Amino acid sequence: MSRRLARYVSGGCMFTPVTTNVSFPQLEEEVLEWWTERQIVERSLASGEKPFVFYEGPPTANGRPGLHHVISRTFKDIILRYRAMQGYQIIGRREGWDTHGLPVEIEVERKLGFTGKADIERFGIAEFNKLCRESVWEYIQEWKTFTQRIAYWVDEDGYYTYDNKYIESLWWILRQFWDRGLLFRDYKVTMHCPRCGTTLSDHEVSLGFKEDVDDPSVWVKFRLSGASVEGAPAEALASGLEGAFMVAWTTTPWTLPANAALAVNPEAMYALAEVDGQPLLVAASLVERVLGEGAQVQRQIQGSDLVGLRYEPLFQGVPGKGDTVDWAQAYRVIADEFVSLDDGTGVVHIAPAYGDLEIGRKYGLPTLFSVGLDGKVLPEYEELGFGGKFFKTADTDITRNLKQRGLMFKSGRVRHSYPFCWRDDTPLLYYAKPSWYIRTTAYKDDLVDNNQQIHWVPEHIRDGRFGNWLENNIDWAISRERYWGTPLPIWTNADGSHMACIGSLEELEQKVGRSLRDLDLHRPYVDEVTWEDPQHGTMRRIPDVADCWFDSGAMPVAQWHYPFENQQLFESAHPADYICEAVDQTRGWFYTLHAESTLLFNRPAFQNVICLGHILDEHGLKMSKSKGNIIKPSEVIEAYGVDALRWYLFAAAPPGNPRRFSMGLVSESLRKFLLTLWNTYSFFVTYATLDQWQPGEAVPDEALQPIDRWALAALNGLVRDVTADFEDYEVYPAARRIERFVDELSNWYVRRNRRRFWKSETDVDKQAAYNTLYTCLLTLTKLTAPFIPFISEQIYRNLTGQATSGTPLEGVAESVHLARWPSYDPALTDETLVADTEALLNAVSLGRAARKTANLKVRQPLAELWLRAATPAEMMGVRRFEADLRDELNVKQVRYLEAASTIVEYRFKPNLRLLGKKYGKLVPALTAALKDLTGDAARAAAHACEAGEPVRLTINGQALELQAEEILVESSAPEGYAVAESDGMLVALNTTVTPELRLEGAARDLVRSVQDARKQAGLAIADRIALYVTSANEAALLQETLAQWGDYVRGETLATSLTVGDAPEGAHTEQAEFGDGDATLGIVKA
RNA sequence: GGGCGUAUAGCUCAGCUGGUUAGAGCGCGAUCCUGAUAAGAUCGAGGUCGGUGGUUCGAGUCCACCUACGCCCA
Repeated sequence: MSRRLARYVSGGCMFTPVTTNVSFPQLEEEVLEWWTERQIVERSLASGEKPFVFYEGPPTANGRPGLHHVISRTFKDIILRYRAMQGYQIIGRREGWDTHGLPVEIEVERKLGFTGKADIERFGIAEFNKLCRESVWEYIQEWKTFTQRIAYWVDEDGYYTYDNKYIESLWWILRQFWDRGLLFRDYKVTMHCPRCGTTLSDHEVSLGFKEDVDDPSVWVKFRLSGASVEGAPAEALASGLEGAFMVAWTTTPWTLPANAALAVNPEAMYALAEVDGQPLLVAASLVERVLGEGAQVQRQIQGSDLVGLRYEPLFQGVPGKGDTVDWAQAYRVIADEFVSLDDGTGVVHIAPAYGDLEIGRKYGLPTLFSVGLDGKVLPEYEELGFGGKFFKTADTDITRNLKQRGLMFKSGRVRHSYPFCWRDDTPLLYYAKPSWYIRTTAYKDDLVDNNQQIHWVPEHIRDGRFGNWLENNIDWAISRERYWGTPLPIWTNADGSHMACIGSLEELEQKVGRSLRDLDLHRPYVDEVTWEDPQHGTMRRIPDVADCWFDSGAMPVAQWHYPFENQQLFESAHPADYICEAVDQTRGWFYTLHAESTLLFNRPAFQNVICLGHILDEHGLKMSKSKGNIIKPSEVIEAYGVDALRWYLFAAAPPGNPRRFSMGLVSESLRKFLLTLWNTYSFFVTYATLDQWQPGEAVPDEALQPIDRWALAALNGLVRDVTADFEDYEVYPAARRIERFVDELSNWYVRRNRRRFWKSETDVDKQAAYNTLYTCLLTLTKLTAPFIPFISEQIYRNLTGQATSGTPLEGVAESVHLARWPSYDPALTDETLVADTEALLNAVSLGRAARKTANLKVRQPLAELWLRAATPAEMMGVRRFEADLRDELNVKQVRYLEAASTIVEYRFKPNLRLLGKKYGKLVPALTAALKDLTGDAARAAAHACEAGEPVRLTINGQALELQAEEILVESSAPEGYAVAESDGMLVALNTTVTPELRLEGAARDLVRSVQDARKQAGLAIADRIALYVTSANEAALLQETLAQWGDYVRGETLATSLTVGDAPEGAHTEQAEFGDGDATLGIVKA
């Protein structure tokens, strides 16, 4: 509030003065305080009748909140606020924390300087897990502050995945799966570091890739035995191929003892070729490359015909511990599309244990081993001389062994990239480890069907990324050989022949015969719980913990400790009405929620989901610590405030797209939208304060001017459309609509109606304007409340009289967030009025453009304007608001171009949207024929179109009858007029400035200069002045102007006297342009 | 390597089922308007609508292939 205006603000008014110099960050802090003071958040959380279910996707509480958390939390928040305002009781509006998992462990390991699992074991699992549990709390205060500051309204009484109760629910789920045979054990390929003795995560693996690693490159011969699998395609060929060798290429000779099969490409041709009298089999296209030029091709066989051939193993593979191997399945030829002919030999050595597990599983191959988890060759190979050796070292021994036995075709070295452990530089191995799986593939059809019931925003995720993922569903490996996680509730006896899955704490108590109420269900405590089974001996828990994605996917169940507690609550809170996370969760949380819900209840876990794109820096690069391009939320918030950030996130782009982010973009959204809204509000409060205006006094309908009714109709349409957008979870279009409306409210309604607000008498017309603007602003606060909760609250509080009195008006909610969402009133819509105003705005815009081309400023009045509208309806619209048009464009008269007019030429175009399909190939000829219409023919055609009569044309000798609406009529500009044209509307200005018009223009120029001088002199709006004017070079013009327009000048500038002559000493003086010269103005406060 | 998405003005983004002159905001330049406004209006410069081909009377829009980027998976 400026000092000048402050004088006019007296006590007793219901509105608190508003500064246009607002600091939004500071305003937000104040609103936050008020929310706390009045317990608005608690009251909002507790409000509502009908249930609306939300699931909070738990962030890992293992780092600081970043911008991407602002996005997901604001998009969660906006929908929940909208629903709350609609009277819903939001279920599940609570914090949630994903507390388990490798990231937490790694963080703790790093702090302790550990390099592997051995360190953890030495340190003690109990102490280690204690630190993991504590690390979760390290950032939690920061998260709480952050959550509050960005106005993400959730109950702080959240769920933690490490809670015993949470874990017990997980056990219940696993037990359900166990009972239905959905929990099973199988191998899983992992990246294993033999030194750390642990599996590395993908992220860790990618840290340790090395280029240019020197490795063996060997071509190995497998001798065909002459036998084949019974009934296989190769049965007839087999005996004829006895003694021939299949040649396979590998860079990992250490895996050869674990070989289980050879794979060929079914489509490819294979050649039996002789080299030095030995028959060798490779892909026909690779004969020369692999076998050299001397190879003699004997015969060709298609890959698919080789299937089933048996060969003699190079070494005998070792079965996994406890496995029974069907040897009949080993050492045979299989065919699969994956076999490439680009390199190698077209024959691929398959070792399921060391990377080819999927292929092994697909063809029922045994998983055979040659190297243990310690990276050493198994003792079974002791006699061959390489047992106990490190696997990389064994490469040479194995190569030598094969050479000696004549089973090596050739050998060499190769440089390629290979993964190493990022911690200790040990070469990694792919290793098939026994793991626990959930058999999701058994429910693939249900997973797919249930997905069809989900409303995805953006839509393409459903059948695209997520749908494809479900179509290609694989069983879910859920066990992890780690420490800080949900222990799998599976107990087994010593030899693994007997197992039990425990589904509750009570069940475990029964097994062990004592209370376990005080037991921490984590390792190592739960591992100490054992019992004696009379038949099978001591039952001990398997050491694995669950994939932490299993934890979060179970949150619909486990957050309520279902089924042990809250049965009713759970029933009403599943599935969720709404969830929202970023797109990377399609295979993460979206999937685990969906899978667990489908397997347990055969229904989707959520019905609506907004799937957010990622945030990038201003150059389109991912924000990352290493690039140093991270923008911290606090930076943005301190500079522009949360609402500016939120508005940017909602209004800048559809949420599914990845978005570039920069401080400048937030600042733009603040200037463009928030300040426009704020200034409109500020304008209202300024004048309402001066007038001591109060809401509540109704005005009769007749008192409303068309522009008032337009504003109310547009507002009502806005309510309708924004509501519809929210119902579709389409936040972005809703934000754009609001922006457009606020812009029109400020730059049309307020600008056109300023005089109604500042005129001195208080009449029903003024009241109508106040009522209209007040209604618009107050309704806007409700529409914007979910988007920009702070500013909406601030405006709402002042408009409802609380900022001054501390209490709201009667029957009005204390907080906008406790208010009801506005409802759409069909009675208020007036599409014609909205369209007519649209036509007027177009005409105004064209008029300004025309003035610009003629270089005639708006202050210079002009005599006439010609207008042609695109349609009769548009013409009616402009006619309706002709007075506004004259006023805006400062013209004396508006005239309308009719078809009969002879001052313009007409041009015609086909209305392609209507004609295109009808006439097809005739279109080019038709276009040409219409273009050729000139003179009288053109005038006749224009007449016909205007009268709605058909126009006849002959095209290529064919007589056609075109309907009036199928032709677009355009006209040239009248001679000597300044013209602007767009979308079929034309505005032409008569640019002749008569002496009379020039005087009037000069008067208006003078008024404007005086107003400016008043402002410069620091006068208040209502101050009276004595005005002195002189002009050396336009003295005559000044005389004439004042003679004719003196009263007008005095009235507009509040001048009690107007003197041609120098101002007295001490007057405020200004130089101003006047006519073609200048004038000196002098002002003395009267 | 596979899947999904994105590519339109210097920047951020619109462009519905193919159809008349491809738009908005910001930024830049110019002019104008203004006693609510850090604002607004108008004009201008700035576009081979990522590329190539195809379907069509007509393609930013549909199809195929390619390129770049992002995400996910291998």
